[in-house]
Amino acid sequence: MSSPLRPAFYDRSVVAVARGLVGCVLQHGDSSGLIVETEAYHQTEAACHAYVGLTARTSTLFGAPGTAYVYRSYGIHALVNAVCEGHDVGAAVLIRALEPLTGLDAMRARRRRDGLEELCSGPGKLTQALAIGLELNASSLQTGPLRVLPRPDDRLQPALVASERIGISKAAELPWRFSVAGSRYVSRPRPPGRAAWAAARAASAGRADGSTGS
DNA sequence: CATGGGATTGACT
DNA sequence: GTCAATCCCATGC
Repeated sequence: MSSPLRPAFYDRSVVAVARGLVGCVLQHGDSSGLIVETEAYHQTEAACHAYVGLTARTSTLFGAPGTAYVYRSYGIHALVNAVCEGHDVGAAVLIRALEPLTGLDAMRARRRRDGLEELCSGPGKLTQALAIGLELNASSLQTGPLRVLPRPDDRLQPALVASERIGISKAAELPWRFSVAGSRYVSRPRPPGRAAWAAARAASAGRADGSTGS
């Protein structure tokens, strides 16, 4: 058993945290999954809720690093983020997809679906699968009940693909979506696969676009 | 106080 | 591919 990531992990550039969280584990009760897709949001770009400044809705985003920011999307879904960077900086990593690890039957019951790839392959799906509701907004990701654990020892560091964020209209060009290359558990639309990623990387060798793994 | 726009999903054509 | 469901809240009159 490893202990949850501490606030210092989140007290870094939100893009660095978004990359670092891929491969870690999100756990709530008996259910957990490996994070395979994230997106970074920062107050300096218009797609971030914190762009409008400090309001009742965004107050969590300006709170302590390592806090959960949970909000309702499209009136229906709860989406979960990890608050990053220092106090007074509005930034967070949206957790978009998980590879289911434990508590599979409970996830299947909550999702009313059986297929492993249908349980957590989207930001609204994974909150339903793990029973993450708005009541967890502003809770600590270190002390729980919702926790983020380090990458399991038996897991290799995943190769990452960087692509554009999903479902936004502003600042859509930033390549701040990070996913495990070739994973079957990422959300739609799928980012470029590992082969396409390697080809694109070779074609633009030398260009700094934050798309490499490591 | 009224309005409109979402960091989505699933059902249907 | 298209579209409705459904709620919070920021914005504007």
